[in-house]
Amino acid sequence: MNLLFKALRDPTRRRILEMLKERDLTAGQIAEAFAMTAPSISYHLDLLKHAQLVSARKKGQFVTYSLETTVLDESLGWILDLIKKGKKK
Amino acid sequence: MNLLFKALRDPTRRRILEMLKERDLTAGQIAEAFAMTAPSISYHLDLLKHAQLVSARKKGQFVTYSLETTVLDESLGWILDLIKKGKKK
DNA sequence: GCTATAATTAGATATTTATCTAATTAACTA
DNA sequence: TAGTTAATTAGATAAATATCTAATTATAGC
Repeated sequence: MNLLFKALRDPTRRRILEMLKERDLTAGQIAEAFAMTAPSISYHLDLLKHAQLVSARKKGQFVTYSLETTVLDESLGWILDLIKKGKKK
Repeated sequence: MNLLFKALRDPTRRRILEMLKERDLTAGQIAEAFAMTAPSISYHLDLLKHAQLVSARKKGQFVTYSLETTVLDESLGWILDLIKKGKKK
C-alpha cells in the first residue's frame, strides 16, 4: 500500500503507466518519450516494478515492460471505502 | 491530481483521512492519536487541506477538520481507467 | 574476439519532505 | 487583564527522492 502510493506519487511514473496501458514497451521506447536520461527512467521503472505495477521480461538485449493492474485493486478499495462510507455521526 | 497523490503518499496522512471518515475531529484530537508533535500534524493537515481532502472550520479556539471526498473521484477515475481498459494490442 | 547497442548500476548532488523546537496568534477564563 | 490552552507559523535539519554523468553488464552481429 505504501509502495503503491509512493509509486503513484510521481507524474513521470503515472505517465509511464498510462503509456503501458496502450501497449507493452521496451525501456528504450519509454525513455524516448521523456526529456530525461535512460538511467532516470530505469530508476522509475524499478520503482514501479517494486510496487508491482509493472512486470518486465527480457528478450535479447531488450527489456519489455507491461502494466500490472492487480495491485491497483487494493488502492481502489481503500479510496472507495473513504468515499462511500457515510460518517458514523 | 498531483497534489492529491502527493497527499495520499504519506501513511500519517492516510491514517488521518481514515480517522476523519469516522467522525470530524479537532487538530488536537488528531494529534493525540500520533506519536508526533502538534506542529507536525499541523503540517500534514495543511497539506491535506491544499489537496482538498479535508476542510477546516474554526469554533472558538478549536479547529475542526472534516473529510472531503469530492476530489477523490478524480483519482478513482484515473485508477479505474488504468484497470479496466484492455490493451489495444 | 571486437564493436555497437540496450539497459542497468554506481556514485554524486540538488531538491523536497517530514520532523523537531521555539515563537506567535487567537480565544477563553478567572 | 494576566494566565492558560489550541493551533499555527518560523526556522532548522536529517532523510528521502529524482536527477545527472560515468561505468558496467549483457546481447548481437560482423
